[in-house]
Amino acid sequence: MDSQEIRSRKRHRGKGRVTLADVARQAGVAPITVSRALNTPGRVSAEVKERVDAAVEALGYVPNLIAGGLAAAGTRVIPVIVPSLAILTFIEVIDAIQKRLEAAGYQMLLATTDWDLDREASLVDTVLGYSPSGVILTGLRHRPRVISRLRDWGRPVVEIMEVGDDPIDMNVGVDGVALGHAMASHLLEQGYRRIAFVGSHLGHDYRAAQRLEGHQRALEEAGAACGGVLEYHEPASYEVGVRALEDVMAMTPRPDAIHCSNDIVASGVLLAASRQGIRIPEELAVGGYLGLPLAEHLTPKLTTLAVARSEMGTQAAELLLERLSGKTPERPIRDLGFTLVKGGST
Amino acid sequence: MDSQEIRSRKRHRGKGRVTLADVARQAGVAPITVSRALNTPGRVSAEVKERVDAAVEALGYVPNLIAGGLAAAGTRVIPVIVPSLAILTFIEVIDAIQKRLEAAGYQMLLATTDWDLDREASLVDTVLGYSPSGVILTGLRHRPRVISRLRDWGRPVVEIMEVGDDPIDMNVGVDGVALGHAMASHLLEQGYRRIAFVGSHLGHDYRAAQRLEGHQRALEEAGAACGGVLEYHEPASYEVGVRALEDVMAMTPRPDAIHCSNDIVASGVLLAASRQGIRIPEELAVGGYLGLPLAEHLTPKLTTLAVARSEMGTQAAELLLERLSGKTPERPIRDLGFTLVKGGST
DNA sequence: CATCTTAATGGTAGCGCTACCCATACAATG
DNA sequence: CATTGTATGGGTAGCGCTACCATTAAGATG
Repeated sequence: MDSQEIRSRKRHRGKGRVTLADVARQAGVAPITVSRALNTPGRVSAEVKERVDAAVEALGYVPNLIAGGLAAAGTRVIPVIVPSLAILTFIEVIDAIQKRLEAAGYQMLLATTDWDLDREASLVDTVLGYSPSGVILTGLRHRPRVISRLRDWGRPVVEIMEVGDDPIDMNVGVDGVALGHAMASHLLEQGYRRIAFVGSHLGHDYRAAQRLEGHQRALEEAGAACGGVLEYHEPASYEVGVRALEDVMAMTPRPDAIHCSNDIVASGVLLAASRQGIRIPEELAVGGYLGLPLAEHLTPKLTTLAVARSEMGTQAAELLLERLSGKTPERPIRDLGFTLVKGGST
Repeated sequence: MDSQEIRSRKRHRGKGRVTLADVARQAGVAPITVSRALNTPGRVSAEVKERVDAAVEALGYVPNLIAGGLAAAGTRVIPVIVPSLAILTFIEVIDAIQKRLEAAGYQMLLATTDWDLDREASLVDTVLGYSPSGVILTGLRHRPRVISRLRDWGRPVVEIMEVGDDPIDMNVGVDGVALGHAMASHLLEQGYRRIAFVGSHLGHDYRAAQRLEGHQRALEEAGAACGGVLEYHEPASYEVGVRALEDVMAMTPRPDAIHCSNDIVASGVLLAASRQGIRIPEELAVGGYLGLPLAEHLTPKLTTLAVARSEMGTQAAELLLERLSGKTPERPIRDLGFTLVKGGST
C-alpha cells in the first residue's frame, strides 16, 4: 500500500510518461546510449541503434525536449519577433522562415511587439528564458538592453527586413531609404512633377518612414518641389487608400502622382479610382511597394518595387542554421535589393 | 588555479547566467522563496517581495522557463498547428490567438502541416515534447494516434475552424457544409439556375470540399441541375480565379453563376472580369467566402459569407486559458456561424 | 609484444527550477 | 491555557535529459 502510494505520488509529477530510461531498460542498454542512438546515431553500433529504435516504437516514446534543453542548455526553438501579423509582408517572411526551420527540425516561437520597442525588449527577455538556439528579430532599431544582451548571448541572431553595417550579429534585408529613392526617381523619370507621398502608421513603422526619407531625398536631388505628404495614423489598409485618393483629389494644386508607402494602400487607391472613373495614370499615377500578388491583377497593373520576401525569410533561416551547425557563413550581412515592376499605373 | 578551472568548466554548461539561487543569495532568502515571490506573490510578505524584486532588478535576472517547465511539468507554451500560413484565414485566426495568449503570458509555438495528416501526427508528437500547457489544432480530422494521445494527455486542446459534436476536447468553428449550402441557396434565391462550383486544392483542403458538399446538397434539394464543378489542384490564388473565369466562359452551356470556394479565387474572377469587360452579375454572378477586406473594395462588391475569424481565434484562446485557470468553460463546443454579406456580384 | 588509437558503451553529476513536506511564529478559538 | 489554525519561510528531492570523463575491447603501430 505504502509503496504504491509513493509511486502514485511520483506519477503526479511525471504523469507516467514513457522516459528515456524506460526505453533503455527495454533495449537493454544504458540511458546515455539511448540518448546517443537518437541524437548522434553515428556514435553507436548499428545493432544497438536498431534495438533502441524498436524499443522506442514499442513503448511509443516521445523525447522530452524540455529536459533535453535544460541539460544541453539549448532547446531547438527559434523565436521570431515581428511587429505585427496583420502585415502581409511579415507573413510571407515568417512562412518562409518556418518552412526552412521546420525542415531542419527546429520549431518557431512567434511573438509580436505591436511596433513597441519596449515590448520588444521584454519579449526578448522572455524568449531567452526558453533557452532558444537562436533568435530572429525585425529591424535594426532596438533598445540598448536588447542589443547588449543578445551580443553577450553568444548564439546566432538574425535581424531581418532592414540592412545596415552594424547588426547585432547577422542581417538580411533591404535598404528602406533606397527603396523610397528608387520609386520617387522612377516617378520623376516618367515626367511626373507634383508627387505626393501617402504614408500610414509612419510613427510606428519606421521602415515606412525610411521610404519617405528616400522619397524626399530624391525630390531634393532633382530639384523638384514636394508634392505633399499625407499621413494616416493607422495601419495600412485598402480603406486608407480610398481615403487617400479622396484627399489627394481635393488638394490644390492637385498632385499628378502619388507614392504610397505600400501596396495595400496603393491597391486601395487603384480600386477606388476604378470605381470613381478616375483615369490612371493620366489623371494620377500611383506607385507602391512589395510586389503583392494583387498588384498585377488590378487594372491598370500597379507599378511596384518588388522585394523578395520569401527569399528573405529563407536566407535568414539559413544563416541561422549554418551558424548552428558550426560553420561561419560568408556574407553575414545581406542586402537583397529590389526590382522595379513597371505596371500601367505610372 | 584548480578551483578556477572547475568553475570555468561549470560555466561552459551554465553559461554564467544569473540564476534564481543568485537572486536568493542577494536577497538573503532561500531559492524557493524567490520562486514564490515571482510566481505566487500572494504567498510571501510584502517586505520579502520587495527585497526579491530589488535583487532581480540589480542582477538582471531572467527566469529559465525551461528549468521551470521541467520541474513543474509544463511550460507556458501553446503550440498552434495549422495547415499553411499562405492562407489569409489562418493568419487572422493566428493573430487573434497570439494576441490573447501573449496577454495572458503564454507564448505561441507555430507549426504547419502542409495539409498532411501524417505530418500533423508527427508534429503533435514533437510539440508535446515541449510539455506545452495546451494545444490548438485545425479541423476535426486527425490520425487516430493524435486523437488518442491528446485525449489521454489531460491538458486543454482546442480544435478550430470546423465544428462537430465529438471533438478531442474543446472546439470553436463553423459548419463547412452549412456554409456551402447557404451560398448555393442564396444564388438559387437570386434566380440563378446554372451554378458552377470553383474549388482549389479540394484534395488537401477538406473544409473547402465540405462547402462543395453543401453546395451540391442545396442544388439537389432545389431540384436544380448541377452547373458543373471546376477543380484546380493548387492553392487558392487570384490567378486561379483568372483561369476559372476563362474556363467558365468557355463552357457550353455557360453557367450563369459561380460559387467560389473562397474569396481569393472569387476576387480573381471579379478582377479578371473587370479587365475583360464582362458584366457582373448580368453575365455571371460570383459568390465567395470569408469576408476578406478586399471583397468590399471590388466593383461590384463581392457577395460573400463572412466568418468571424478573429473571434474564432480569440474564443479558442479563451477556452484554453479558462481551462488552464482551473475553470470549466461553459459551451466547450462553439459554432460561430456566418453572415451573408450581399454585394453587387450576385 | 608493449603501446597507442579508435570505437562503443557506461557512470556520474548536474542543468535551474518547483512540488511536496516540514518548521516556526503568532493569532484565534474553546 | 492547551489546541487549532494561518501565515510565512525553508529543506529536500527530484523533473528527464545530456556533458563530461572513464572504461572496455578491438585493431593499428613500431
